[in-house]
Amino acid sequence: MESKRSLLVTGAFELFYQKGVHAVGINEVLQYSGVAKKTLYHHFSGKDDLVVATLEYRDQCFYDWLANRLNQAEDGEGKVTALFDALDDWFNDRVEELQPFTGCFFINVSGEYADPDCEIHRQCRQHKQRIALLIAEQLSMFIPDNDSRQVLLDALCILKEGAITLAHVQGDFSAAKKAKATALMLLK
Amino acid sequence: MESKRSLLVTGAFELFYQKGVHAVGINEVLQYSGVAKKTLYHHFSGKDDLVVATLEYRDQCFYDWLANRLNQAEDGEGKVTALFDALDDWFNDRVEELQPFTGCFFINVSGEYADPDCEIHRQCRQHKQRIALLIAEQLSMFIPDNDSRQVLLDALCILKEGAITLAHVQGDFSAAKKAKATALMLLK
DNA sequence: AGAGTTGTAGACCGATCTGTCTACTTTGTA
DNA sequence: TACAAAGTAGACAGATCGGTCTACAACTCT
Repeated sequence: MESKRSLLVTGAFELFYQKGVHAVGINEVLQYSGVAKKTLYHHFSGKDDLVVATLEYRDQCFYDWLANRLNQAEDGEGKVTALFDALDDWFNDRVEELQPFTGCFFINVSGEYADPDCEIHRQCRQHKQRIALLIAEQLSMFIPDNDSRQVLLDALCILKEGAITLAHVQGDFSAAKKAKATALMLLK
Repeated sequence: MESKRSLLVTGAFELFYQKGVHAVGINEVLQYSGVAKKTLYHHFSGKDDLVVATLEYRDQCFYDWLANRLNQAEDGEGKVTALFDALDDWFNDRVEELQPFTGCFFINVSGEYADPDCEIHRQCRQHKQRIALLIAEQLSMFIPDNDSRQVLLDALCILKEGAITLAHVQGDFSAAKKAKATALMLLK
């Protein structure tokens, strides 16, 4: 069953992700989702509340997708290559469950809600933390030492974010491959 | 002499950078800059035109600042450390001529103007290209080979963008130091 | 001295924004 | 079957948006 609420969240996410939050009005979301205005304000207290819901929705989608990809990979170097291969598929629109690539939703939204203490920005930060933790868990199998694992994790996260930016802003869709090559050099 | 036009551009940039382009109205820019509305529309054809001008302004500021920092550095490894030391100063608000750090203006704006073919997004891409070229020139002194220089350049750009994202979205202001450590490992 | 440019303050326009409300319909469940 | 919850369409309100316009002042450069 597709509740009206989830219709709103998925519809709003697609529009927000593709055009930016402030560029999309409530009425456009309603028309796109085929839901009445009263229903929206029944489920959500306002636009910001809807934005929060889209962030949670995307967080879950993205996390599940990446976790699945990483779990399928072999231990060790395989985890690292799986990470950047996944990014490569994302950048080049080979992943159905993610929408057509328009950068990272959380980076984009952070740019629109710059105040680092507001709830929305905090939620973006939380997402990145969750993803970092996911990667850390995958590394723990073959790098038991905490310190050296943290150093590698930091490098992988920086490479990941950098690749996303190159792909989105620069339009360099081979950024994941370049980041992968760099990461593999680091492993030695 | 501080022309009205430059008052508008610098004022608009500060507001756009701090709050996001779509979150700031024309009237707020006027009040902040202390300039009449007629004057704005005398110098610019509309808001988008003003946005373009702020992008050009920031491009010039940022380029000049970074070029200066890199020129002062010694050849070789010194160029790489200078790059990330500069970023570290930027993230931690030790650079007056750049405004209080709120991420990269061009990444933020790209999120709001997602269409990669529109003029504004194209301008963001151009800025990143200019910065990449600047770094490439600095590397050419001690890495004459084109191919291996390109590989290092790609890695440095990815690390740079990744560090910016970690600093802004995650609030990790030591991101530049981590990126620097990673870059130095790559040099060997 | 006179003309043209650049500026000011702010009224005004139509459009669009978020959010409220009325009046009515569908639907699930006790 | 009856009632409450969840839905519909859309008018409406108040604010703000980008942008135009009038009326007038200050400035430079013939």
